[in-house]
Amino acid sequence: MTEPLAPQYDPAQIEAPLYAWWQDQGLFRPEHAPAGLAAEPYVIMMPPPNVTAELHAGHGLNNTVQDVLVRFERMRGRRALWLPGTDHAGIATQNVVERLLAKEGMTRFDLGREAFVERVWSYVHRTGATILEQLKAIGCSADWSRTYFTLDEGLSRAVRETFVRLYEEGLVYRGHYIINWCPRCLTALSNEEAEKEETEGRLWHLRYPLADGSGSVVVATTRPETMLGDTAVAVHPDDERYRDLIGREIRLPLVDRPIPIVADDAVDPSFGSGAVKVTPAHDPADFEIGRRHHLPSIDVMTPEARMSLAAPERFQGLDRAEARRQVVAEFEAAGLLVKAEPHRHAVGHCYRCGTVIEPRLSEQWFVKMEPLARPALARYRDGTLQFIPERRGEDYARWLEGIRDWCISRQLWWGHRIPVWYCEAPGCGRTSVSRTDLERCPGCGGAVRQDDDVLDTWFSSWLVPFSSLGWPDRTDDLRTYYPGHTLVSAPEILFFWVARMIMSGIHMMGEVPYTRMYLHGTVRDTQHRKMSKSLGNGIDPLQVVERYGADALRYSLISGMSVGTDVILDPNDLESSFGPARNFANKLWNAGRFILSNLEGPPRPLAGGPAAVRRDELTLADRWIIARCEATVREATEAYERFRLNEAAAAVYRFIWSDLADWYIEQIKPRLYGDLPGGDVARAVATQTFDVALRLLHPVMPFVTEALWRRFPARPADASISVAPWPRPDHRAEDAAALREFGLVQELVGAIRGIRAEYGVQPGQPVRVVVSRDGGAPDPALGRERATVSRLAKVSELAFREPTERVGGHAVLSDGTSVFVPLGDAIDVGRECGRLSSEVDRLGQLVTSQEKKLGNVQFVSRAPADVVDRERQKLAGWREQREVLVRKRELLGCG
RNA sequence: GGGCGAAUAGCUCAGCUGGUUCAGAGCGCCUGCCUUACACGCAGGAUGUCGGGGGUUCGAAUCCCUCUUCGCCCACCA
Repeated sequence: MTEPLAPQYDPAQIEAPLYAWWQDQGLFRPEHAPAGLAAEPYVIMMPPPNVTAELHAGHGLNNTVQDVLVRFERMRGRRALWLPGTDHAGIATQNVVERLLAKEGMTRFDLGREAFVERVWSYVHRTGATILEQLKAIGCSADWSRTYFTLDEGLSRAVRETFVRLYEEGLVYRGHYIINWCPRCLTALSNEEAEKEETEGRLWHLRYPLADGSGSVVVATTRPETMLGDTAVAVHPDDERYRDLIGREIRLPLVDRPIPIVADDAVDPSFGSGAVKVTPAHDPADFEIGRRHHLPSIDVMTPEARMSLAAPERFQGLDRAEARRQVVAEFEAAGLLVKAEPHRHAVGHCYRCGTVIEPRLSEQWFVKMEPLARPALARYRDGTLQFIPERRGEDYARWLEGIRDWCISRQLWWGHRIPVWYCEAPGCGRTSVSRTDLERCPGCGGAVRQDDDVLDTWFSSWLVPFSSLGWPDRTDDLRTYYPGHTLVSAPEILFFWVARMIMSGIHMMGEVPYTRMYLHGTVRDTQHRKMSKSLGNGIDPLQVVERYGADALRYSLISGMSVGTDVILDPNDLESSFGPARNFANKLWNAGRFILSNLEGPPRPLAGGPAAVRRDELTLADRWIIARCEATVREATEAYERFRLNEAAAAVYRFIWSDLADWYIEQIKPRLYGDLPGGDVARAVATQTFDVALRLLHPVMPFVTEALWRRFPARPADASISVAPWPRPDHRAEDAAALREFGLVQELVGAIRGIRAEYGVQPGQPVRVVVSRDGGAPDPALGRERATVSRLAKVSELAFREPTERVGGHAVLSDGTSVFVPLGDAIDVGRECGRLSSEVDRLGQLVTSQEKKLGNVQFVSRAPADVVDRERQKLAGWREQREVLVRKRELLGCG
C-alpha cells in the first residue's frame, strides 16, 4: 500500500511529513471527529505563550501533557478541541522591543507612543508566532484554524466589555494607593507580579530627637532612605515606654521637619525598638497609618527611584541605594545611628526584569476581588473544581481567602488601552467609561482625552476560555465549547491565570471554565534548579527533536513525570535523558518492520482479520499475549484517565518490549517461517496486539505509531491512528490460566538460560534438559510448549522424566518442577553445590519467616482469610522448592 | 514567620486503598553474544540498614509522631 519502511528508524524522515499530512486532513479540528457533531466535546485551552517566546523545556512539558490528553480523548470519540493562541505579553514584549531600540541608542520616548506601538506590531508580525510553529514540531494537535492573539479585535472587544461591565457593577474603580512599582519598567505591577525573595538585609536603628530637645526616640527601619519622607513616628497605644511621648513632636533629622508621634494598633511593640517611622508615600502599612491619622504623604522619589525634589537638595537625583548610604552616613556622623543589625526579610522584585520593587503611591485602576473570589472559592469547596494533585486546591483556596484588589493599570504602551475618557472641558471633567471609542464628552460635548495607561496582560488572558470562542458575541463555538474540561498548567501561573479564569468564567459566563485543573511540575536540571536562559542550564526541545525525535522528547518528558512532581533532566547528558526513549521508538519501529514484513507475500486465508481467528486455533503463547494485551489496555486506559501519564507510558512500554518483542515475537518465529503450523494465526494475533499497543501509545508517541499503523494492510488511504477508536477492554480476552501457564514456560526458559550462562555454555551450543516433578508429571503446558522452550533456550532435547545423570546444572521452578541440565565434565561440582546451597538457604529463610508468620495466632486469627490462605500457599511452594533442591544436592554428593 | 512537598540501587525515579509485582524500572557497571526486526540490540549478573529515631498493627518502604537534609509556595513585623 505505501512504500516499505526504511530499515533504520529515522524520526527526521517521518515526523514532518506526517504532521503536514495530519494538518491537510484537518484531523485536529473537532469537526473532524469520527462521530461528528453528535460527539460530546472535549476542550482544553492552551496557556497562550508569549508571542515573542521561544520554545523551552517548560513549554515542551506543558504542551506535551495537553497533547497527550487531547489525543486520548479524540481517540475515545470526543469532539476534541485544543485551542491555541498567543499572548501579547505587555511588559515582556515591550521590554524586548525597548532593548532592540536601545541598541540603536533610542528609547521609546524618542519614538513617541504611536510610532513605538507600530514598531512593536511590526516586530510581532516579523517574528510571527514562532513558538506555535515550534509546537508543531513536537507534534501538538491543536486546532490552528482557531488560533487567536490576545490583541485581536475580537479579544480586545471582550476585554473592553469586561472592563466596562465590571465598572458598571462597581467592581472596577480608580484610586490613589500604594502599589508595586518597577522603577526600570516604569509601571505599576500587581501583587502577583512582585516576586518576594528572602534577602539578607539590615535593620538600622535610628535616633530621632524630640523637637523640644528633651530626649529622643529610636526607630528601626530596613529602608533608611525613606526617612526623608517621614511624616510621623508611631508607637503602640498601650506601650508603657512611649505612653508619655504620644502627641509630642519629633524634629526629623537631616530634613529638619517637625513630625508628630502618634499611637496606632498596627505597631508591634515587640519588634525593633517598638517605635516606627511612618512614611505614607513609600510603604503600604505606613500609608494606612497615615490615613488613620490624617498624615501628609511626601513622595521623595521619582518614577526611576531617584530622590525627588521633595527630598532635601543634597539628596536630589541620588539613586535610592546611594541615598541609603548617604542617609546612614549622615546619621552616623551626627551620632544618631544606634546600630545596624543583620536582618532577613522578603523584598519584592519585578517578575519581568528582576529590579527591586518600590512601593509607590499613585493613581491606578483596580478590580475589587472579594466578590469575584467568593463564588470561586465556593466552587472549590463544593467539589465542582477538582485539582490534580489535590493539594494544589489548598493553595488556590488560601490565595482566594487572602485576596487583595487587583491593580490592572500599567504605565506601558503595548497592550489594551484603558477604555476611559476624561473630559478636558473646564468645569466638566467628566470621566466616561465606554465600550466604543469616544471623540467627545457624552456630557458636555467637549474634547476628551483617553486614559494613557494600558491594562495588565492578564486582564486579557483571564478571559480566554470564552473570549477565544467569540464572546461577547453568542457564537456557535461559544455555545459548543464553553465550558471546557481540563486545564493543564504549571503551578507558577495558578494565581496569575488559572484562578482568575475561574473567577471571570463564573462572573461573566455563569459557569466555571474547567472542572479539572491538572498542575504538573517544573522541568529542572540535576541540581534541581529551574531551567533558565540566564543559568544556561536549559534544554532546547527543538535540538532534542532534531537529534532524538519528537516522540523521544515527549516520551522522556511524560515518563519522567509522576503526578505533580518535577521532571529532572540533565542538560549536559542528553543521551541519558532522551536516548532510552529514542531506543524505544526504534524498538517499536523494528518490531513493526518485522511483523509487517511477515504479512507480505501471497494472500492469506485469514483475510477476515483477527476476528476470524477461532479460539481453539490459539496456542498458549497466543492466548498469553492476548491476555497481556488486555491487561495493558485496562492499565493504560485507567492511568490516562487518572492523569497518571507516566504509568500509562510505562505499561505500554512493558507490554511492547518485555512481552511482545522479547517473548511473543521470538516465540512465533518458527510458525511464521513455516517450520511450525499456525503461521496465519500468529500473524493475526501479532498484528492485532501490535495494533492495540500502537493505539495505546499514540497519545505519547504520535509519529512513530502513526507511521507504523498506517502501513498495515487494508487501511484506507486517509485512515489515521489519531482518530482510530481507542481499544476497549474485552472480558473474553482475560485468561488467567494462560498467564500462569506461559509464566511457567518463561520460568523454565529463564532457568535454563541461567544455567547456560553460569557455566559458560557457548551460545550456539544446544543443551539437553530433563524436567521432572515429584509425585506427578510436570505441568502439561511445559510439554505442549516444548518447541518454545527448545527455541528460546537453545535446547536440543527436552525430556520429561527423572534425571539419570548426576552432574549438571540444577534449578527448580516456582511450582516445584525440577530442572536439570546435564553438563558432564563441563561443570565444577563444587561450584554447583555452592549455587544449590545458597538457593536452599534463601528458600530456607523464606520458609522460616513464613512459618513464623503463620505460626502467629494473631496473624491467623486477625488477618483476612484469603490473605492467610495465600500466605499458606506461598509457604507450601517454597517448602517444595527447597526440598527439591535439597534432594538435588544430595544426588550431586555435595558435602 | 505560616503552609506544603521530597528523601528508595552509583545516577534519575516508580512503588496508588498496609499483606502477590514488595524491594522494582531505565541509565551506568560486570560477563558472554554482530542469533537473518532491532548492537538504538540479545542473554545473564552484581549493587539497597527504603534518610535517622520512636510509635500504631498479627504485619510498615507504605499509616502516625519526631529529628535531619533539600526544595517549593505564601507573608505589609517596619
